[in-house]
Amino acid sequence: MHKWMLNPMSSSPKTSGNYQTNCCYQQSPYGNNPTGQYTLVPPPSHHHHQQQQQLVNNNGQTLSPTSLSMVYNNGQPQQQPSSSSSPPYGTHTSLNVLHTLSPTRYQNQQINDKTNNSSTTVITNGQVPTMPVNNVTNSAAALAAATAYRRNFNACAKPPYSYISLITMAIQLSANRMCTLAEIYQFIMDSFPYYRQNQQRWQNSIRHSLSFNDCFVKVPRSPDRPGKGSYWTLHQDATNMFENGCYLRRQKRFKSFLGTKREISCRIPHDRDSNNNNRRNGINNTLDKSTTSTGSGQRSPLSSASDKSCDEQLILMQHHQQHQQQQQHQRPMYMQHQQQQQPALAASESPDSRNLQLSSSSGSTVGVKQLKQEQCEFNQMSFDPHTFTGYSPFAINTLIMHQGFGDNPAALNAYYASQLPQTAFVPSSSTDYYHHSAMYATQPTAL
DNA sequence: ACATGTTTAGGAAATG
DNA sequence: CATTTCCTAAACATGT
Repeated sequence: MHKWMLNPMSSSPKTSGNYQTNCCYQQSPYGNNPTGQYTLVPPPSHHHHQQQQQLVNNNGQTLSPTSLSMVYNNGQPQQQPSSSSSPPYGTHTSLNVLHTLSPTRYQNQQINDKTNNSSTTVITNGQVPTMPVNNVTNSAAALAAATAYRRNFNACAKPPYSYISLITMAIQLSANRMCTLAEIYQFIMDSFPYYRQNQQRWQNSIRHSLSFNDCFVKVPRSPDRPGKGSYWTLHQDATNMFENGCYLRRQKRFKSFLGTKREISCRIPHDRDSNNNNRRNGINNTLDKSTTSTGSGQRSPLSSASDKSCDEQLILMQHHQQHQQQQQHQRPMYMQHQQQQQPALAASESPDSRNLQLSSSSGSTVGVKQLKQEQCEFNQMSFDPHTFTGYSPFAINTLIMHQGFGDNPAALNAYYASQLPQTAFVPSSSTDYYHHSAMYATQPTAL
């Protein structure tokens, strides 16, 4: 099996910046777009599900349907995936549902035969079927998946993504930013034909990757959602590992600020009290294994962990986030835009504290709903997550759908963290995330 | 039993 | 070149 080679003439998927004409590593059947500055433009929120996101260049020109605009279907009606190839992702109300179409035609005819692909002649006239994508909100991961989708119609080459990238995509494109192991397997196989072979081999690697890397955090199932295995999500600080657009190799290995993988995972299902106890007593904050050694897994024992106080951690995180804020230009354009509109609050004037002031001054004659509305206006929130009936990752409706959150504040926290663009604001609780998100994060969609 | 998760080990490949 | 990151194998533990 030949290994995938990066084409030096083509760049990795990016969400903005100077785009090479072929981001696909293969010739686009539609020809090349002109080089230039491209920006992903989000559609108006009112018709989120109807309008297509488009790629425009710096002259305001909309691009022809090459690989990039393919991500957003380019105005084509959405194709219904065959039920057999539909990944178990999300629900009808969820975003980021990625479907790939079967069958896939491989360059290697032997593989075509082997995979029992009865109709392998779908590719005709250089056309690539449109990839159906519902309401993409994570452009970087979606771009990568879409790019791979197109490429994989013609090739069974090993995708230029590390296992960490693949897992990250699976998580980021899932409805609740959490996946079971089986769902990760399924996503990868649905998206990349290469991984429909030798499953035992790469699946072992996936499990190893999940266990070994700090960026993946296990979220135990709540009692009301029994099933096999835990959920896996991204560490709250690990949402931008591939913002530089390189999915083959991270610039820097992610290392948890908050403690070892085991400690974080152990903390997640616990209730607030045990969390607070940990905070009061100082959490073990050892930096991970493999800071010095090579890939062979020599780990420092837990007993050698060094302690850091909660304040020290906070300062570390603030520095960390300030640093990332300085690098804001690397973020997707639509996130930058929203932040410019409503700059983040300083931590000292968190939404919670202002809510508190308002609540205390409002008296008991005001109804809850009206109080919430006043709070929203006071806080300049774009919508009230408590009463909003449309779709938002932060709307209470959405959260109710995910029953595991109800009795698992840490899981909720992880979910918020994964949804929320980075800001200077340092949330300290899921409530902080909640309000902050409603002000600054994803535009809600009206029903 | 089988799926899921953890850990050790060695080596390949990218990076600077 | 040394170092870091990634890949693969495999033994072993745990969970359903």
